[in-house]
Amino acid sequence: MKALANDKDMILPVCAIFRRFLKTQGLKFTTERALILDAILAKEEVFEADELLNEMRAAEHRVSKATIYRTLKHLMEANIITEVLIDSKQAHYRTIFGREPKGHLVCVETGKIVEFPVTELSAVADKIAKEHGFEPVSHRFVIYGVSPEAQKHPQADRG
Amino acid sequence: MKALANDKDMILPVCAIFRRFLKTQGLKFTTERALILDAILAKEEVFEADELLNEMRAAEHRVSKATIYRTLKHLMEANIITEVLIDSKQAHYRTIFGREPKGHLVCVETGKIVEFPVTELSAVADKIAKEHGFEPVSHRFVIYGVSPEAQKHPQADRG
DNA sequence: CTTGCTGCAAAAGTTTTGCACACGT
DNA sequence: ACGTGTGCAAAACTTTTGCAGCAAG
Repeated sequence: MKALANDKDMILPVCAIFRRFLKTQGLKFTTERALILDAILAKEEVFEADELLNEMRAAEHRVSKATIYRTLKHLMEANIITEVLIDSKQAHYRTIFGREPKGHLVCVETGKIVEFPVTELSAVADKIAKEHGFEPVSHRFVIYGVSPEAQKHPQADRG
Repeated sequence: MKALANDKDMILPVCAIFRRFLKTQGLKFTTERALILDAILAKEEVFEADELLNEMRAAEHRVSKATIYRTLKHLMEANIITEVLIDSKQAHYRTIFGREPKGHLVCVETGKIVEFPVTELSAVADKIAKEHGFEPVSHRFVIYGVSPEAQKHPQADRG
């Protein structure tokens, strides 16, 4: 089997998509926006704005917090990323362009997040929306539980 | 059919549950906590801390912001309410004691929130958790879409 | 009485915004 | 050149916390 399609190949098409989106909005494709997009595409999992900022600083790609937040907004409008609501403290994001929709299984002890496919659930979600007269747009499924690791290493720290 | 069981009947048992919970934790059942619990039980739908504060002030039940947040925490620990993640700006809560679990259908245009039963989805969620070795605890289903009202009255305000 | 609780205001945390200068088109 | 974007720091916003007086058990 040919294994030519790796993650790197994804970067060009998404850049083009974002660039086109920006153009339609009369916006510019700047160095900073390209750097942020690259950083995001390198992430396999859910990420936070803060995390992105730190990683980019570590990589000597100095981009301000403000620019990160502003770019995340544009990327959401371009349907390249989406918000994932894990907790009420801070927004989490996830790339959706070129990736399958996923649900998230969150360990209530360790905070570990595991993705799972939502094919069957998506169909149910669309059905439910339509039953209520809603035109379905998107959905989020988050399941909370105790991960195998946490079950093995009980903390016993319950007050 | 006898229609004696209205929402008011729910208040006493929940108070008792909360009181008992507080006692087990060495905490006190104060006037403020009782007022907050009453205000919450009067709500049929999802609510926010801020909303609760305003409503209680309007009803001349002066309770501080701090006390509301502190009490919401206790009510969550007592499994009387739960957090519902609708957006990343602010926490939403919902009473779970004595009520069926629900999913939430959110209109992306108007913000309107409609609840729907999650019986079938809950079973799927538990199955998924177990498939990943997780002990299921809870789950949240949020579906975003365009409500019938918003479809009838298009805003046409897309940039 | 002892211990925890309340309200206030300040702190903490994330996200947004105003402004002067810099860059993409 | 024009108009938009950037970084900075301050603002805005929700939620948390420290403290002095107060109330529940």
